[in-house]
Amino acid sequence: MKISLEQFDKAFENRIRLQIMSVLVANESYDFNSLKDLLDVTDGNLASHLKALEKEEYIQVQKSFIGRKPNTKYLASENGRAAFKLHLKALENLIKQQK
Amino acid sequence: MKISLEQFDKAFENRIRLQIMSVLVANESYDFNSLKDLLDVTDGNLASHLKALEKEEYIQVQKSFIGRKPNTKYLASENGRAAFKLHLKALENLIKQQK
DNA sequence: TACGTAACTTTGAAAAACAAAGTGCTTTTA
DNA sequence: TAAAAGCACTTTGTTTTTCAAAGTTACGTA
Repeated sequence: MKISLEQFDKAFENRIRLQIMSVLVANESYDFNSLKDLLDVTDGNLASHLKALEKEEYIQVQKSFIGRKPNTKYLASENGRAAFKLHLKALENLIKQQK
Repeated sequence: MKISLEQFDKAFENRIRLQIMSVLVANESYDFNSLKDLLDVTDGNLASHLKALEKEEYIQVQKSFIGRKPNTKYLASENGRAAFKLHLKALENLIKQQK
């Protein structure tokens, strides 16, 4: 019996990146400060995890102004959604693995 | 909306430990060399991940001889099964998370 | 007696994670 | 209008994690 974890994606191994991705897949967009509150991480730490996901092209960034305040929104890319789906599939397979 | 990742267990964040645990939960016992083949890791690396799970008391060790060869079997403890279950629950919650 | 196997432990290096402080820009407040 | 604060980072430096490789002990076999 071989376990198929080829689909397992290192980009989603970290808890925070996993959470970010699940939020972005479920919410089609989420901004920096809301993510920060939700995940309860420092802004620097959040920024670096976001950057890691950006580098993989799993998320996209949209900068704008809300009123007069700058606002950065993050979105899951098609790419990212597909990769995340595969990753979850891999986890699922792991879970319902039989003898 | 807060995501409940309190159940998320750092001991299972690593891919290899996740695989070990899923094998041990599904198979009630598995030996060192079979794990090594299955997971395709060096013996030192495997040993250290096993040790980490042992330290959490998530797995137990059984040493014996098969014929005249030493054999080390690993088993998921009740503790470990429960913790793993919670962890999977947390992943599941993450997955079917709604707006 | 040298070699092989099993199951580690130790060592050391590389990578990852993180907090904290610093940055540049703008806006709000005293 | 000067100081403080918000936003979204980047940089710095430390700690933690991961890993391969080599060393170790104890047996068994050629």
